[in-house]
Amino acid sequence: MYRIGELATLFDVKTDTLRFYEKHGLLAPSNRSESGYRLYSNDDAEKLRFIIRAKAVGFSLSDIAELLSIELDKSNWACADVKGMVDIKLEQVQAKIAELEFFASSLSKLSDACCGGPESAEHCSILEALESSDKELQPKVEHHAAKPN
Amino acid sequence: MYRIGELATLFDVKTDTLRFYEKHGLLAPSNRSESGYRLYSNDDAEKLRFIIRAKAVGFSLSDIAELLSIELDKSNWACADVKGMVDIKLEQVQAKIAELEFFASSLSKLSDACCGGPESAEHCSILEALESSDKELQPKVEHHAAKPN
DNA sequence: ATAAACCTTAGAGTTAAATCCAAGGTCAAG
DNA sequence: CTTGACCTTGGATTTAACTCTAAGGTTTAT
Ligand SMILES: [Zn+2]
Ligand SMILES: [Zn+2]
Ligand SMILES: [Zn+2]
Ligand SMILES: [Zn+2]
Repeated sequence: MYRIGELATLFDVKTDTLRFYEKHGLLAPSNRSESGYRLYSNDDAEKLRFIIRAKAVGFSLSDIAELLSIELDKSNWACADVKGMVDIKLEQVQAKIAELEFFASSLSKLSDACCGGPESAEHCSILEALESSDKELQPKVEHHAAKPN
Repeated sequence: MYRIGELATLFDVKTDTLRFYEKHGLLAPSNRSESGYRLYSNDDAEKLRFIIRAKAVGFSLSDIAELLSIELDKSNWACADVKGMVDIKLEQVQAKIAELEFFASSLSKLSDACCGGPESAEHCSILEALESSDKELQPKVEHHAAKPN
């Protein structure tokens, strides 16, 4: 059983954050001490690990609450329901990955087209590409040659 | 030259958003009409396209401002500076992709382990995995068999 | 020449996710 | 038996990125 401060340092969050998660139905301590101190179990800690990981990856707290809340009334859900929910989240994550990959490739094209040298950026192909109306963000060939390959 | 409302409908944003971007140094109209109406050029529109795309992918507005601001005093930057900036953003995007891929694979493992059937989720392997302290989110083998392959 | 649909500014309100503050209770150490 | 580190609650503040409101000026169409 961890007190709030212990759990907080363990996961490098503020105690305020843990109280905030509790208030919003994400993570309630499974016990309280005589005097009212929050006491978190190992399972609570693992739940927190999940929350933090999910958050790190772009899930909103209400997404996470949804995911975790199924747990609470298991018997009112079928495997199909649970799996469906996970699959929806999975699709969202994959969509976000696709977006990011598109953008990474745009950035990468930009980067590749720039010589990266000490010359003035006056005619830098990156800046020209950003200014241009090229829908593909495809940078033009530049006045001072880009690093070949 | 587009008036604010035209540009807004063109890109499916609110006029408020465009004024907000202006106030925060992201996108100022290149002209004003006699009567003070904002007038956006095609270049302005392309800048907006970039902003929207960057935003869609998780860049903060200040990230974007940073990226765009180099454009303004080009001559004080070298290609190396510009390229460095793009590369930093690229690394951030790639880091985010990696995080998302880790999470997608966790979700995908969860999904695969669940039979997805109409049985009560009482012993659903997904829920068991979420409850468990398994660091890998690797779901246990479950009481009613998971859909094989 | 007046209504409808635009535009202007300044400033207030919203949402998510904390983060901080105040006033006070608890607990181990000296 | 007091000091200091911890905990409690409730409520206020913060930040990002809008979104809305109010009070009014402009344009276009009838
Ligand atoms: Zn160059
Ligand atoms: Zn360059
Ligand atoms: Zn099942
Ligand atoms: Zn299941």
